[in-house]
Amino acid sequence: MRKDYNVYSCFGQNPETCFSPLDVNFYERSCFTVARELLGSLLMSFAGGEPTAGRIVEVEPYIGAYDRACHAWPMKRTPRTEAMFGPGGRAYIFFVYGMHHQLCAVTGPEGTPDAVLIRALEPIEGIDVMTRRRNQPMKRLCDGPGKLCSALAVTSELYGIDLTDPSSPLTIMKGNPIGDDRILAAPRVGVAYAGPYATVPWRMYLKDCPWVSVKDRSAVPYQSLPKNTFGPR
DNA sequence: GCACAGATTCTCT
DNA sequence: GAGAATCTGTGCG
Repeated sequence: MRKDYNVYSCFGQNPETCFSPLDVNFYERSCFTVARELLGSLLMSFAGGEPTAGRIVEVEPYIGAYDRACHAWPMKRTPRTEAMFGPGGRAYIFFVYGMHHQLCAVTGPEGTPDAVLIRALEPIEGIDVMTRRRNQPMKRLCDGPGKLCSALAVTSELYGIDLTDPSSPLTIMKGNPIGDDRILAAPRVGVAYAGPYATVPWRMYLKDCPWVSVKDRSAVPYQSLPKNTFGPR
């Protein structure tokens, strides 16, 4: 069934590469590294009984130890944040504003509550299904964290599932690498309360990409950022 | 294209 | 009880 995916034509060349899930070793690294490398990879969903998939084009890292924008700051372990303390590669799914779900990939080793919020996808597979679920034009199917969860039928029922398991209803597959010169960095969305972490340019998205949620005029080239941009302040 | 307001329920204090 | 890692429809230019 997965052999029918449009990702063959999208990702091209090597079907084995297309369907190789990112493993625990990928996720159990720095949250910033994982966020950067998730750009271009493929989020595949079988939730809701119908296959849908999209290429990740926008991400935001959240660091539990010191980042006040993170739900698990400061190392706050509650039933809601429990999944973030688990091993890398698990899904941290939460509910906001009374109506929207959002999806994060847990990073770092077990006990490290870091995660990457997946904010936007380029729709690749199951576009008719997504359109039916969203009742919106294609450009607006996945251009926001709540929207993509709606399009891919991601709900809190999938809380904590293993994204590295190809038999899981939600999996992230390797994609074609994205060069640093194709990435922009900007402040994260909706974290004005986060003190010094409200304005750090930790949101990463693809340049000239029509599928991202918010294009920020203050965005800078990823490769222009000083090395200490990603780390404790 | 942009700005604004309202929706609605979970989580934590 | 307050606030929230958002989305959509509407109105305006």
